Amino acid sequence: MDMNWDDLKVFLEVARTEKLSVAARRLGIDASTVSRRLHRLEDQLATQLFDRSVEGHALTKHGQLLLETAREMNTRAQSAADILQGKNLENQGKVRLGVTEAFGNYVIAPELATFCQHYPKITIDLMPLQRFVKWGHHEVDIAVTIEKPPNTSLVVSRLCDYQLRMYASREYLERAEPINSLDDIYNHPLIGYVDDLVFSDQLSYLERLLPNSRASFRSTSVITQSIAVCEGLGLAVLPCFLARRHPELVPVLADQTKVTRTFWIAVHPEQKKLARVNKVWQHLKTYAADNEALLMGQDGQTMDSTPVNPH
Amino acid sequence: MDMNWDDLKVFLEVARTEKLSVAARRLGIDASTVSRRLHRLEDQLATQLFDRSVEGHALTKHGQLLLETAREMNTRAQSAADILQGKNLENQGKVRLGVTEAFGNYVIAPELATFCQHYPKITIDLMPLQRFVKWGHHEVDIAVTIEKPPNTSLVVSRLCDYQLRMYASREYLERAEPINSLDDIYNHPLIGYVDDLVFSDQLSYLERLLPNSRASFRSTSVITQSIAVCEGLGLAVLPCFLARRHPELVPVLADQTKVTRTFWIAVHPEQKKLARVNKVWQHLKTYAADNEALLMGQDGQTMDSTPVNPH
DNA sequence: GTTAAGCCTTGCATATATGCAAGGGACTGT
DNA sequence: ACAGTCCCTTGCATATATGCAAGGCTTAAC
Repeated sequence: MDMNWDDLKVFLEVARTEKLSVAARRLGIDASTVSRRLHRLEDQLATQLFDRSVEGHALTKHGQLLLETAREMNTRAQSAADILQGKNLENQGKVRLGVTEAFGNYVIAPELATFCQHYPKITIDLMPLQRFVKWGHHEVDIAVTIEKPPNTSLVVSRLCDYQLRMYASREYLERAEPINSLDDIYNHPLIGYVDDLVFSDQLSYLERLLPNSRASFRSTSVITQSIAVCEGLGLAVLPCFLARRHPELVPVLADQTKVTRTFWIAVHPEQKKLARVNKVWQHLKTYAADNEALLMGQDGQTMDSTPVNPH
Repeated sequence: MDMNWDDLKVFLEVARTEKLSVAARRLGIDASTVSRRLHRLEDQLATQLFDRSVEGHALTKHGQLLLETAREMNTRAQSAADILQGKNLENQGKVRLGVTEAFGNYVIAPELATFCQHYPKITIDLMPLQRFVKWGHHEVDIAVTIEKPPNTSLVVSRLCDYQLRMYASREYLERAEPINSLDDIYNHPLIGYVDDLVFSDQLSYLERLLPNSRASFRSTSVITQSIAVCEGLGLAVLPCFLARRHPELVPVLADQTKVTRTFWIAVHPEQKKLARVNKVWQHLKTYAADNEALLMGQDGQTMDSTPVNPH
């Protein structure tokens, strides 16, 4: 039977100490276990490695030969472990972060500037995605999505909730017919997503707020939609954290057009083992926890990267 | 937690094949086991060794570094195992054989001349002992004793039975009073062991054959006793295989003075692992089995070293 | 679009390793 | 000669590793 390499650690320690019980203490395992593993090693090698006597365990010629081997293996293993530990703990390398367009540009991007100052050796590739993540091809390490990934092989966690409301520009509202109820909105031009190209049901808030309504200006990009609203082309449902960056945008029927959605965060389990990936994951989780008010569109929130409720 | 070196074998094979299931087949273990040990190794090293994808297991930078280490450890381990196996199988070295005086000189010694011709690299130290074996100090590798060793940590086996009878020289019987019964023997001088120096009760056959008898010529050496009998100094109980070498010795009241004893053979378990020690052990067992008639003192047996019943 | 194949992971039962405690052997001190 | 100590081995209960089988994911073939 083949030699168990891990038993060589035991052999090495007994050779060093010449006493099985002392070796056991140094290895932190039971003396009976050391005895068994040593005998098993001798069985596997079909030879005797120690002369056992009341004086202790003295190496045989075979044992001395194996000691050379075990010492070199130990040196190699120790060196590799030290290097790997050092490399892993250096917090360097690339992390590819897939995000939604709005969240990525208006929330994550400003915040990651701060992160990268703390971790200059970590490079973050921010990838706004307007479709489902292709996990099988490792196109991202971490993804922030609006739909909970169904893939149970991923590590998935709820990141935070966020709110959306219907907005219009101040200029538009001054020249258009007044809006006093949801029905009044039917008389105004709407801006929204392209029905056939919507990649998630979670984006279908216009349809749910105003059944049978129809957007006259349509785009796959929420940023494009927000620019159109700013230009006075009509009304659109926008994330509050995005709208706050444009003082010319005002909420329309704020209490009646409020929608809540959830951001999810997902990672491949083996990617999460990497220190740098884990660091980004932790940072995003912490940021979301500290900025819940901002994401929920509560009044008085600043849009800078300073956490409102610092830990 | 410390890296398990034996898991490096698994790592090595997966690195080679780039497919976990193929590595499992080559290693002869279950794919689920390979999966677990690989993940455990990555946990222990707190890093990721493979990029897993549908294409297979590609090494990471960390994995490539560890691969170097694993390869060198494998080379070392393989080389050591080969050398140890070769050394062990060469059947060379010394075997220290402790025996009783008579058995060693008159049975074993002639036979070992044959043995050494077959195994020229094995040196046998024949040590006639007139006392208990000091197993703790490794003074012998194998011992042939008349008393079963009680030490259960030894490998003990019955070697063979042998017979003893009372002998006198032909010359003595011609000039002495005739001996027609056991009671008549009380009128003759007896030769035996030194009571205070007898190291085994198994040697007290004189006392048992002739209660209250007293040896007038006493020695610790059975060879000395046999020489005294040959010189006509009296009668003694001698092993038949020894007495047959002296044609001038004749058994006295052969049927009434017959005594049977047993030879035991013992070895340290770890010594028995050695090829050369095992070889001597096997040879002695085979010899005893083939020469039972000789040892049991049956008529017509030759005293040379040729086995009577060859295999 | 559906089905089959290949690959890896995981639940559960079984096999093996380990720790604990007891026992035996050898040596030392009284 | 006897008792105590140290060391190693071994029986047994417990913890852990492994194999088997099932399930999930991805890709290819039809």
